[in-house]
Amino acid sequence: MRLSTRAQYAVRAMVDLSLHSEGRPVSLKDIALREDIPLNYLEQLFNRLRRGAIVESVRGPGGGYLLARESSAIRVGEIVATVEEPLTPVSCMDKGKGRCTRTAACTTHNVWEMLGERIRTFLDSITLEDLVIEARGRGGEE
Amino acid sequence: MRLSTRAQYAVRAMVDLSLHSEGRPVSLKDIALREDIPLNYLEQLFNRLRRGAIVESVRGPGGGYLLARESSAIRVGEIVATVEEPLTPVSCMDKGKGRCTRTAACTTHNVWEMLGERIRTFLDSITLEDLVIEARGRGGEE
DNA sequence: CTATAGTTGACAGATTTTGTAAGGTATGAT
DNA sequence: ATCATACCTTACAAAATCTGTCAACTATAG
Ligand code: FES
Ligand code: FES
Repeated sequence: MRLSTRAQYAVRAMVDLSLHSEGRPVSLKDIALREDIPLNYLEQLFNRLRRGAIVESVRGPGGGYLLARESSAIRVGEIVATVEEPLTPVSCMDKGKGRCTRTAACTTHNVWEMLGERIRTFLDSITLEDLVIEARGRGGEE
Repeated sequence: MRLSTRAQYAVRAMVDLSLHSEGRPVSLKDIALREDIPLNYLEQLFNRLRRGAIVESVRGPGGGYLLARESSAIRVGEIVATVEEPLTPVSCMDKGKGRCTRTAACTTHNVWEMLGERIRTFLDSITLEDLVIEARGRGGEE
């Protein structure tokens, strides 16, 4: 039951982006430096985030990434689901897959289904803005 | 955010055990056959479950495993945690580990911490008995 | 036209998960 | 006693996944 570093990186990077963009694009190089994330790896993640319509890119010098929406409209669950495809606990829910075993009616399927719902609901209840506010409150001055 | 098959197997096997034990030990061979789980693998899992005081073993011919407690006193979260060590979304919570990066105060740690709590709370709210009753209700007759 | 910075795909290294193998130990039945 | 059963344990191999690197490309500001 572990989150991939992809997901951890992505959310941290998004918070960093929100904190440092004042309407201007932020380059991945800066984010990579501040958050200590391999640049090339970050590029892959932001590719997914862009395709997921969570960020927008600006190419060329002075370019970088911008939030595609206000931070209050971006949910953590969205970010995670975008970089870490399945937010379901078991693979039988991935679509196009059969039941887990020969057992006619799987005795545990429901539990995992409900668990998945709980996880998604929780992560969707938190917005990027929430994290930014929390981060500002903590490390803003000092 | 996937559950290991270890966890899936373990819970399914525990339900199977509950369903087929009438006070008598159930052999892993039977469970493995019914649930289509590799026997050797299952043995490893039940070793952990025994050490976790969730089942008891009876050796020798006619032996097998018994629940160590009533099924109503065994929670799904327990089973999962026992076979799949960490029920925490990120490794920095494993104890003895530092923070995730150089960022003085990690901007996302709290989210994952709360997520972990939600997961554990949910899985602990469901008992083996719940699953057994559900399974009986569904496939019992028919 | 050059430096910046995003875009993309291929791929390798590391890690983890999943499963197999092979031997051991306890015990009930003959 | 000895034999078959079934738990117990460790070591290891195969497979899958995750993490990260590389190289080459495209767009654009200055
Ligand atoms: S069929 Fe989905 S968990 Fe078994
Ligand atoms: S320190 Fe725990 S998630 Fe960053």
